[in-house]
Amino acid sequence: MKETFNHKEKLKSKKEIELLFGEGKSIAQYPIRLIYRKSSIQENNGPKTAVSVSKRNFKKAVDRNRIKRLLREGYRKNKYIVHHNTTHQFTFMFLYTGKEMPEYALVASKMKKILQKFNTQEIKT
RNA sequence: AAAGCAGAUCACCUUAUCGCUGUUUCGAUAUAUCGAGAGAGAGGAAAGUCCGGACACCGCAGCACAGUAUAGCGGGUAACACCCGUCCAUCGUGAGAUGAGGACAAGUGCAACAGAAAGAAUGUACAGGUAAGGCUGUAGUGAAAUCAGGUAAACUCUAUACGGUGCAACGUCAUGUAAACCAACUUUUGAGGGUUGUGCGCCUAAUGUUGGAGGGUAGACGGUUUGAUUUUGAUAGUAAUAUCAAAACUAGAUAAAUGAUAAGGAACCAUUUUAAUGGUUACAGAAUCCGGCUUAUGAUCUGCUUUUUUU
Repeated sequence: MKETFNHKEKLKSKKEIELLFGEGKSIAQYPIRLIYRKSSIQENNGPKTAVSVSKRNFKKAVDRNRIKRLLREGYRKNKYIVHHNTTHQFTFMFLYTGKEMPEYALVASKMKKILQKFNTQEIKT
């Protein structure tokens, strides 16, 4: 499959995000935390995804931008792990909970682990 | 060579692979998407939000007061607290830097130490003088002792400018209906209510009927990037800048694009075997748009000053 990450796969609706924070489940794999939820909307486009970095841990906009880009890149490269699961529409939110500027290699490996963890949990239930 | 002063320029580069956001061309179709190609995609400060505008809406912003800001002189500008020129003052050996540079001949306030006395009155020594007396001169204290004294980062006065709120402004469309909103008519009252800091002034309310259409859902689109624009040249001017001509189109996101990986090169630093190895490549990320200011920050270049050495 293609390693794209265009606007269809991005989570943009404010309503959906509020629901996600309200009733979503979470998987932690320091320094990344995934919050996910079964969406009410059915589009068959794979999970809708957003990323976020706390302003408290990173004051500079440059740093936050960089981490968000790394998270997006990590997801883009590894999304094949979860993308085949089309029985439900999911919404994802990746949070960066660390306090240090990460390397891409670390983000990529943790992203892989977290997605595999998600797979095993959701396939069981 | 060292130390310093002023100004200008750049903001690591190239290639490949995989991606992101607009634009545009072609082809498909379910008319909104998909596929392919082309081309574009952060800054000098995008930052702080401190000034000044454009633009939009509001009770059409009128007058008075209050309030705020500015302050040699002349010029520039859409405008400014900005910029240019110039005088003066202060600092520096100097290149230069700084400006809290309007008025104390309107009024009020304030003035350490010293001094009899600091704006209110008088007093010591010596000399002169008178009917008498600090009446006059000198000495003495101090930056200043009656001199149109000093002080306005003291009130104040003078001149000039300023209505308020900010693109989450505001407009259109879709969905859709309860109070509230708008228009017309009706009845009652001239009190009450509303109004940007205050007053004058200005606006009008309540009931019922009919018609229109709001709020909310941060829905979609517009506003939104062609502009006090950029580059080059000419002319005017000491300069800031202005005028004219030619060419160019140069980000437009919205939980927010501008990225990741690899290879090679460049600069700097450290180590040492002088050729490699390792590390580093600042400050920092557009959000309606411009002109400034302030702050953060890596280099490179140019001109100038002082000192020392050599000739």
